[in-house]
Amino acid sequence: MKNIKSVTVFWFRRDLRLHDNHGLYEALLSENKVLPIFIFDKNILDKLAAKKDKRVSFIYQTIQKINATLQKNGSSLYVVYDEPLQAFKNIYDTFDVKQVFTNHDYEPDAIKRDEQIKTWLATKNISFHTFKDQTIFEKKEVLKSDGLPYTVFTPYSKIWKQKLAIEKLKSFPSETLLSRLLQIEPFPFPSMNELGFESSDVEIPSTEINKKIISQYHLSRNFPALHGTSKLSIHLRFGTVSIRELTAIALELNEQWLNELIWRDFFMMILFHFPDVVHTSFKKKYENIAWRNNETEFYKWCNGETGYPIVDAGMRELNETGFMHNRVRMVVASFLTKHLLIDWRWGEAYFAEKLLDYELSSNNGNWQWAAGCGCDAAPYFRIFNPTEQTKKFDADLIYTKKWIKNFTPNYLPPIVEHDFARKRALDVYKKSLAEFI
DNA sequence: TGACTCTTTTG
DNA sequence: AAAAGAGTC
Repeated sequence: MKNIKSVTVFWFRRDLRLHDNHGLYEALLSENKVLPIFIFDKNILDKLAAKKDKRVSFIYQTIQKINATLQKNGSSLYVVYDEPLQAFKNIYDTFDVKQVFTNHDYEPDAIKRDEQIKTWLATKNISFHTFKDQTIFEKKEVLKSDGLPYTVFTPYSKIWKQKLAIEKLKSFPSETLLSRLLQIEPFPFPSMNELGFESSDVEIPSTEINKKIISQYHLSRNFPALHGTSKLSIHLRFGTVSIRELTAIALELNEQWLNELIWRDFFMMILFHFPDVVHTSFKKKYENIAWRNNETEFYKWCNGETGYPIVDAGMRELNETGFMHNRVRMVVASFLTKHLLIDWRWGEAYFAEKLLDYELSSNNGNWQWAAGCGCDAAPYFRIFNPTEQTKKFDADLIYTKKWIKNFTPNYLPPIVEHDFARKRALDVYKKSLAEFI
């Protein structure tokens, strides 16, 4: 039996917050009461390897909190574990859905999914409205004068900043319109078990923005032993913070940190225009690199057993916490692709499995950057020397010793000697690029 | 958002 | 002999 009230559906995806949420704001301004929904997507969840996944737990806890707030406002979050199209068919059978609102997602699979939903909704005369929420500028908003997308960061960022200076930051105070929510008895909330997961303890950094850290960011960001970064990446990933609020703070406090936020827009824009970067190098001639892909060495890298302390410390931090300091991410990525000559896609996949803040466009863009095959990448001959990186950024080994218990300088023999590996990488890259026709 | 190697400068 | 600079990978 259909509920007779006409509703606008708002579909939460990677925007898990009630404040300054563009799509939610627009939904709440629509003529109908708003039914908020969240779909645990079977297609995504069933692919995750581990039954304990801190990201699933984080999402779960976050939407529980959202639901609590919604219930205080007399409403409820409609949560299902299903394939998205099937979920919408069920919602259609239960409610008189007039419109569906949601925020843009730029990943190829998500774009396909949204097209499929939109097409099906259209057959039921239901309109599908989407909004820019997770970026400041998206898609074709920042283009070169010839109408093509930028593929180099610096000129992109320059135009990005000019455009923002003219347009100003917008805000979408969705939190002020919660009275527009559909008033309804609480829906059942699936358990973690029903999703096929066990709940796991997950310690997530606060969404509070530490202004001291942000204002010193350019000075501290490269030292992994310091608390010199915002630790907001997971919140940016799942939309538990607003990019517009962060950008306002960046504009006020720190140009370098603003640039990091622009890198995020940049890589999302790149993924939108060049979706095949998910599987292939941005620079096609790098598809020809003769990777060694030694599995034993790969497992040693994964487990933090390369014998290079800074590399191993980083991988152990990742394995233990689901986080790794960005400076160290660059070091381990360079080590895997250059010293071990292992395909960047292996490293990318490992990060995707382990990082709590895993985000396709940034992870892919930065791995391709490290491997030298991406847009505006480091040239292939820029090979990080782990020992030099340690001297510069962890000179007193505080970070290294934090993650390698009982550390001594010869705790493990190096998996490969640096000079040899460097020369081998230069040789292999040079030959592979020369042989590319 | 590197590092190596060779050369020149400086104390 | 160390530091700084230039060219190269």
